[in-house]
Amino acid sequence: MAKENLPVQAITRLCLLYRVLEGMDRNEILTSSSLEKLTKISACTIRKDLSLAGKLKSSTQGYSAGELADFIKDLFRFDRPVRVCIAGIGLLGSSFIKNPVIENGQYMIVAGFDSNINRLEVMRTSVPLFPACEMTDRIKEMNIDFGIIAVPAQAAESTLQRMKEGGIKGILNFSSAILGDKDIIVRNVHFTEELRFLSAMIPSIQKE
Amino acid sequence: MAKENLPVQAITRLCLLYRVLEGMDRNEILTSSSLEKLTKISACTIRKDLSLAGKLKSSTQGYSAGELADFIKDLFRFDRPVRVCIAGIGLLGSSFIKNPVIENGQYMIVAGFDSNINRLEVMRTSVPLFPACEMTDRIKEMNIDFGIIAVPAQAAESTLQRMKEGGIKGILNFSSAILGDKDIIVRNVHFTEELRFLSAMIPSIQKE
DNA sequence: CTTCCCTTGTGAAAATTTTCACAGACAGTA
DNA sequence: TACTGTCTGTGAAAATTTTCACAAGGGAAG
Repeated sequence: MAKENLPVQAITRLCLLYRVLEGMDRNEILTSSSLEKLTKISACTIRKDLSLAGKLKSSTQGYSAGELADFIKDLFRFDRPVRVCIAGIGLLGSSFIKNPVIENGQYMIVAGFDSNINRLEVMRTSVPLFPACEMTDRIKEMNIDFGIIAVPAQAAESTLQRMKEGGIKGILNFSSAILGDKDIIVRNVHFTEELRFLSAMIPSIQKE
Repeated sequence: MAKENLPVQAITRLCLLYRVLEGMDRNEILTSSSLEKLTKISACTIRKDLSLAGKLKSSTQGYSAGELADFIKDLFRFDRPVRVCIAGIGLLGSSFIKNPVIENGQYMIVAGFDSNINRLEVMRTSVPLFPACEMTDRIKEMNIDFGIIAVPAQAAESTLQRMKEGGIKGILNFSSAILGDKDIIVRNVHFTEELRFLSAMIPSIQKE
């Protein structure tokens, strides 16, 4: 009935649902079945997830897009602005820096770090850049919440440690290292692994 | 015992495991517990996944990195070269085009598509580019296996249809649309949703 | 050869997650 | 008012996935 019982998969699904709802007219009325078509999540699972998340009795005539979006927004505190930093100003890192305002401003990229001092000097950006050795201090001083790791694999673990010491709460890791930590939420994202996954799935559908 | 019984989560884990193994000396000997440290997957689950995947009796003294990698490679046919195309040559699309050889050549980007003809003419690239309307024919003619969708959300569904008609087997969708299809494996990947997921997880760890 | 130690592979148990199925509620109609 | 359609919220059942726990195997040492 409360959020602490929500399985991780349910959280993921609710985030997906929120994305769909955001893109709609707030007044639109949606049933769990129409949401199934939009999200590819079964109507049943949608209702159960909302129930587990503590959704209160609402109309018996479907959900209002706006109300449902607000429910999820409150549940996960999506209204709270989040300050994000990037470690590693390479190809990927700089593509983030070029668009520092994400999701209508909920997420703001407020700092970039790189161990290559030359690179910091050359780049022209609205986001302040610092050498990697200052990471822990700057994170504390600027009150940064999340970190994005876009450094080479061998530097990933030490970057995580620096971020952790600075008090970061969540990390998105795009390096090919596999990171994890008991105190911090870490999400590993790896492009080419998704291609591998597709390859791996192909033979199995031929059977089913 | 055979691959067709492998749950999707097991497939995902084996892909992850493969990535770790690839980065190691082939002669290194690994126990399921040492793999747990590297992958953050429990030793038990690793052994079970391998068992479900049909791993034959091996040494009782751990796994050889090389042999295990070969086992997964054979299982999922990771040796087969895969031809990939990109739809949408924007910021993201062109970053793929710039590095057309992925994973030592297993995946090769062999074509790009965009509906903006000007953009096609301006770009200087080693990968041939075509207008989006030719997509279905070119995919057939060039025998392309996978597609990457990097077009705006409103064009995503029609891009999927064109790819499907061309005979594409797997799609990686980076647009913010949520795609799915009963005949094709589709993987939806969305950066900012990962940030949302981190936000959503933060309050829940405070409880557990 | 025997003993010890460590590791895998796997049935069975436990835990988790999804689906089923229906009571209860409300809008619409007459 | 009463009747009908539809849709939610949720216990209970079903299905799936993970963990447990141990037999079996093999290397090392004496």
